[in-house]
Amino acid sequence: MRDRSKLSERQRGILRFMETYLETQGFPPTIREIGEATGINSTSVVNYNLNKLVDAGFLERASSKSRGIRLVTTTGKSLPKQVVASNNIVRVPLVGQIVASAPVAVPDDVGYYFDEDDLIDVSVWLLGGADPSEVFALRVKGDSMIDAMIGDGDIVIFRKQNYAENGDMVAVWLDERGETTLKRFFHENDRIRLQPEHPTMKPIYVDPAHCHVQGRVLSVIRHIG
Amino acid sequence: MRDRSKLSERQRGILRFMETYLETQGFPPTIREIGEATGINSTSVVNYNLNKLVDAGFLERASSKSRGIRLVTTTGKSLPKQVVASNNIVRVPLVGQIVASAPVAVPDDVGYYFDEDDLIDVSVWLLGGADPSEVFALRVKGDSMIDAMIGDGDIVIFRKQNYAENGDMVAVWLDERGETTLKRFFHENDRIRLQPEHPTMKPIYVDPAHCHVQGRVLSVIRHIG
DNA sequence: ATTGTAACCGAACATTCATTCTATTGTCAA
DNA sequence: TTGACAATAGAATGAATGTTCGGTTACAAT
Repeated sequence: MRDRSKLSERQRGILRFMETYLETQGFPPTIREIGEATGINSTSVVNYNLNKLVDAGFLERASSKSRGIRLVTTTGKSLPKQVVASNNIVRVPLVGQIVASAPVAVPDDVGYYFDEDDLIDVSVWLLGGADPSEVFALRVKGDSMIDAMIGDGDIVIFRKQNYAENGDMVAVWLDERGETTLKRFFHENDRIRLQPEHPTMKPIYVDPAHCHVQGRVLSVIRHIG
Repeated sequence: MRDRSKLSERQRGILRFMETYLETQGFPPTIREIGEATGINSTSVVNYNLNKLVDAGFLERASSKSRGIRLVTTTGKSLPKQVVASNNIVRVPLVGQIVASAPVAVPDDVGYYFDEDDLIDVSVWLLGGADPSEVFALRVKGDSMIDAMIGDGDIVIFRKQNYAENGDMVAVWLDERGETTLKRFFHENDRIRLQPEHPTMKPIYVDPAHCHVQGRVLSVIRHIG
């Protein structure tokens, strides 16, 4: 159940189209629109595959209602009440983990590859206006970021970029230390000051040539309970 | 623009119905369904008022498409691209601020009063299975929670409750100190140990009679960007 | 009184749309 | 080979649905 790899190529295409259509239109597509988008020439075949997707638990349908198709959440729960289908939600790829001893590995096609199930829904206001296609998320491993008020298991949302403005909170790779860290970024004369978020911690200073910005922090999400 | 009080009662009703319909169905209603729900006997009148709501900036319509109505988000931006109408989102009331020197004031009807604009959309996975009707959010004011890795401006999501289990992260009001704080909760013999999240900080011990749990922390959201 | 206008109703109309039925193709096992 | 079955195509059907138009009411301005 809920394993996309068990689906046919067409069914995966339908799911993909459903997601992007909902993203761009705010309401579900008709079976005809699905057919055109996925190269299916018959409405009955779309209908057939939609029902397959319902059986597989990926969709729900309201029978005899136009556009009566909805995506079932990845949480597995059939359908929670009190749930809102609002359209200020962005689906962000959770591409991996921050490990202090390795640079952040960010695929080039962030935001355009939607086959993974590792997508998290976040409110647009957490993106601060950034283009959702260049946003990605990482899960923090370990307590090395604790001076930035970021702990083990936290999810950090980044905008992918290799530069930074003064005061930006960024993930930087430090050649000298051989690790990635999260700090506030300040360009000072010929060096760069990296200021921890915690007021009692001291800043560190590095050579611009040996520090590589990997992304700017937009938001932090911590789930506890 | 975007002032509900300027709308007619019918138009407000249409907006309300749009929201609840989307919440429960996952796709927009037809004009006929809107009419039945709001006591309008003519589809043309619904159409008329829908266009008014478009003019007022509350809705957008895709002409000639069934159910081609979408709510415009309160962010003011005309229409976010790349936006998803997924249904694992919960709307949580943002009821106020945590002030270290005052108890948290939680209205009794949390979750049932939806006329306010102070609602934030969060993913259900941040609730950890809690009933959305008993969930609320607070914005943290000041740095008094920094040892719990929670900073100024962070949004904390709570489940309203006046008890706690060992190890729970809770907001507690301390009579002796006259402040609310966020700590991990441990019942030890005749006293209660409140353990800061930060490993280098020491716990504090209080008398059970003088500490009042106000809610359990489910998640923390920090927007930086 | 007359005019103009916003809000409303009812009905007719034209599509859009989901459903259903029949038929064809390909695959795999008996 | 034959039979069963999944997947597909095409077309027909009817219900669902958005749009339009003529007419009505209420109210304020002229």
